Amino acid sequence: MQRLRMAGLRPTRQRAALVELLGHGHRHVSAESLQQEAQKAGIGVSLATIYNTLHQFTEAGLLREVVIGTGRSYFDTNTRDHQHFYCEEDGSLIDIEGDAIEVAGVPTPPKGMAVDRVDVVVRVKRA
Amino acid sequence: MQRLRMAGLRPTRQRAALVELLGHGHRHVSAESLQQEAQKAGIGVSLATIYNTLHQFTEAGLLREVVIGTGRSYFDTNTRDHQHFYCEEDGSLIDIEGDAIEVAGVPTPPKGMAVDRVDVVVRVKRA
DNA sequence: TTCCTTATTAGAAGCATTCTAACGAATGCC
DNA sequence: GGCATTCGTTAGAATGCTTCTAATAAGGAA
Repeated sequence: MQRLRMAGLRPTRQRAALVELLGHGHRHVSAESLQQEAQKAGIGVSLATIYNTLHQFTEAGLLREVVIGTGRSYFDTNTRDHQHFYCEEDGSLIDIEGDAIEVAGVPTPPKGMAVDRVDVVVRVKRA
Repeated sequence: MQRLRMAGLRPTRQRAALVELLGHGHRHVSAESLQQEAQKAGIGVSLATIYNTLHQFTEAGLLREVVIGTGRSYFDTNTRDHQHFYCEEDGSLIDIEGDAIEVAGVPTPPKGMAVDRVDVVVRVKRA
């Protein structure tokens, strides 16, 4: 796996399996859900490794952490600039493409600070 | 405390103390920080009560929960429409007034869903 | 007061995440 | 390839925030 090498990560069996699972289409995974997928795919990966890997991939720019609720955290395989719909009732996340939403009027940050990223979460409810 | 009665909450000593602590200016508190404040103000309030009260106040519209990081949660005494600067490095939160930021281009929500709230978090870093 | 209902509490339990220290696997050098 | 070194993986323990439990206390009505 070139992606792993390029990220400075040794291509181990576990990491290769996770790259494979994450590689197809845009996904939102939690540590738990990813572990179950790996299990089903026939490669047991411990939770500790799932967490390690999720964070390493995030640092390497292969994933993006999505902070949504207080409970578990989600990782998004779509690393391009984009936003989310979030339904609190069932915990589901839906991508909003990056060029759809426009945020205007962000004030200048406090002295010595620079804007890193602007996250928009559109919370929706069953109508 | 009229605010408590109007919210359908019995005005107990603990709740009155917390209303008092939260009542002056716009604040961002965590369960832990609020408990320490109550302690200093001379009224011991257990953590369980702090959590109960924080949630009751939120339901009653006296507070707003701010979802920012994976760890602890924060409650904002400013319940008007507004957004936040967030500095991951020191965990600080700064209000952005509601009329400052304009979000345009939110797509129509999935079928059967309605937009509840649009949260904007401007993540800042030391420049 | 007396009774009834709702709040508060300490401590235990829960849950996602991180840590630890032992074991295993990839890499580099010969 | 063999071997040493380094880095990765693991189970299980530990952590930290939050919620639950079930017992005690306090507000409210009559």
